[in-house]
Amino acid sequence: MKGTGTGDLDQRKAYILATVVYEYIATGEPVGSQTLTQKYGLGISSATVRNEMAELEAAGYLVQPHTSAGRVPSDAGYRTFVDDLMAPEKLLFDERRRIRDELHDASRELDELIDSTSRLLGRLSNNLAFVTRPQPDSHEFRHIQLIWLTSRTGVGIVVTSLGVAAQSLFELTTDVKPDDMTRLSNALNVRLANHRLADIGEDDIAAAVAELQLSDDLRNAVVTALRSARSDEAPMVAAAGAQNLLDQPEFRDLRKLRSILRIVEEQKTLYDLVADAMAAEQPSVKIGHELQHDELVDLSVVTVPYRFGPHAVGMLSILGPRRMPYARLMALASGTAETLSERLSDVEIK
Amino acid sequence: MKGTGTGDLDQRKAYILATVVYEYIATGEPVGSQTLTQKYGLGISSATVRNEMAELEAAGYLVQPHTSAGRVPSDAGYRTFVDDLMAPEKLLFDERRRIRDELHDASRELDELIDSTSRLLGRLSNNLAFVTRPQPDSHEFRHIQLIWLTSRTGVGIVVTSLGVAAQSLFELTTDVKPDDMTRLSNALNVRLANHRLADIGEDDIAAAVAELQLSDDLRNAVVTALRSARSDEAPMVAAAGAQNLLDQPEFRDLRKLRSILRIVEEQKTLYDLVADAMAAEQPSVKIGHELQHDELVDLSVVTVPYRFGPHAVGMLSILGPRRMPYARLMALASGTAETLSERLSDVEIK
DNA sequence: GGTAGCACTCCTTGCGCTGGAGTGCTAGGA
DNA sequence: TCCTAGCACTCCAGCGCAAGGAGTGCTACC
Repeated sequence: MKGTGTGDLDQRKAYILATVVYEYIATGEPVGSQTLTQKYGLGISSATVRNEMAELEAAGYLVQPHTSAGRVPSDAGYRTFVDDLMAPEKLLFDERRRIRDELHDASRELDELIDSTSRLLGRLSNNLAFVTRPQPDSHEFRHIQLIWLTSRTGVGIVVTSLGVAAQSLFELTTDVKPDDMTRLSNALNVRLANHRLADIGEDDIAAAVAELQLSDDLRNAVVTALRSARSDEAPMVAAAGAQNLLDQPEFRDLRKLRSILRIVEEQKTLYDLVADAMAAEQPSVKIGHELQHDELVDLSVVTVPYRFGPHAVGMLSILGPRRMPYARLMALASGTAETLSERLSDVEIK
Repeated sequence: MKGTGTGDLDQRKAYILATVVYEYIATGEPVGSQTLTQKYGLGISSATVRNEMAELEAAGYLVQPHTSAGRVPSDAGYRTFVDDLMAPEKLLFDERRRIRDELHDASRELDELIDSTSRLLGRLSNNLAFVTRPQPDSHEFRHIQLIWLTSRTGVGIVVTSLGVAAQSLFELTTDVKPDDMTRLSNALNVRLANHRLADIGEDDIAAAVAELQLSDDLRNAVVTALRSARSDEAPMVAAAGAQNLLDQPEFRDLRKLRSILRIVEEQKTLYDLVADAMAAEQPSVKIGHELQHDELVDLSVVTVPYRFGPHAVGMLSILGPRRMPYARLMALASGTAETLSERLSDVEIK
């Protein structure tokens, strides 16, 4: 995409488009030719601007809500603005430090840390922020422990590189001694050391169980524990700041808000919005229709990956009105993602 | 409270009040004297009803939005209605079965089960539902396991009567052998068996550590594990269905909605709304000002406890417009609470 | 004590008007 | 050829006003 947008725009048109988007983002009012010449020193008359704007509209970058109104950017207009026209922003030193401080005060427990991050970003961005949780699939195996409760029940605990991923209660049909569980746990710990969770096969487990001559029951317990560690049932996404959206004029229509609240509760849809950015491990901006969701046509999402070691393990996103300060929000998301990534190293179990 | 409300109301006034509340809940429009005589066979003229309504207003049960409008119940009117006038409802057999089915399909893991319950109740009630999580303080100790990761790090797992309450990573300043952790775990398991978490003192732990001649480091690890088990950092409340509130005409004013969304995100405030009902272990209805929250004056909350064994361990609540179908929502909440209580026995670790 | 009748109040809705912001077009100038 | 000044036109937002209607309180009567 990058760079393709301005091909058919001369410098003046590009500047006018950028100014219209900028002004519209700032005020929320359709931008007229006079505003443009008066507020920004263009050195040309409003009539000229009008001609240019008419052409920009014909080319699909601007839209007129009604005949006697100013112009408003179209999806394409925003897209060009984001890709080619806007100046990237940087966070102030103070802001950067505040993010750092807040996240360093947050819990070292992964889930809590993600929750805090989403709340922080919601507050800073004044929009709806959401953060996908690292999928345990990509974590490394560290330790498994079968805990004996009674001769026929126990709990399986799996510790991964990012903390305790799951616990699962199991019931057996034959009696088992505490020692059996310990021996099996030890054997598995050796055998599975440093595997990625996704790479652990059932045959690894079966082999360990067979070697120690233990029951299939126990094997199933281990398989279940590992499976539940991989497909953690916890919500996939932490979201915060929905109430910020209420300030935006685009929500005078309550139905829009309703669908958004529903989407936030239905974690899946929220996750899907950023799934491809996640796959690409790249920052991404999606504007209006690009979200492929009828209910979200006048919203946009800014997404930035955060890393654990060399890999992107999750995304940090801001959902807000299409008329959002893109550069600012990208800076915020990036800064927060960076700090979160650092923090994850602290969380890591080595 | 019960029974005090109708002292100063003769039967006819009581019936008129009940009808006004009923009709207002159904339609959302202020109720006039004609509506009352026409829709409900009162056997008296509208003029008489007007006189009665004027007296009910003077007595504080009704309110007139403006001179030429019908009447609307005041907080006191709703209170009397709820305490003395309304007919309790029961769930249909089918509804009861549906609740049972849905909760039986839900996860056996405590947090998940509470989440599912709040979503179910939100959906059924068409309002905002929230469910407080059992506070681990009241759970019984079942098992502790210190898991050796390296000679100076480990994870402490505490299993309680309602599942795995917490895990906490610890770091030691002196080297420890896996066997030390096992021996300490075993000693603690014997010593703490069946204690309530709240009853476990640091001296119990110190004694076990001393007996085995282990380091203070390890003692601290255990203390931390138990403390984090008790004050679980997980959100206190699961909430669902906020979007349902948007349908209510009382939310044409967006500021109200804003504060509610904020309150839902700030779990604490939500919890405080039902804290006293929780302490009393009794169902409760709070109407308007009774919520002691300026932003919630035209809302009400219906709350019902759910049990684990003999004790109420949490509350199941519905937050909606003051103009809510109280009897219906109480029936829904009670039915759901009952089923949830049953399910908790399944979750229990014996 | 209950009721019919009536004047009165006040909200809601719809309508037309006006002011203003912004446009597109045309004609003239650099 | 490109830019600009001028102008007629469009359309929305806001306002005031009138009509309609629901509901009341009061009075007089049964």
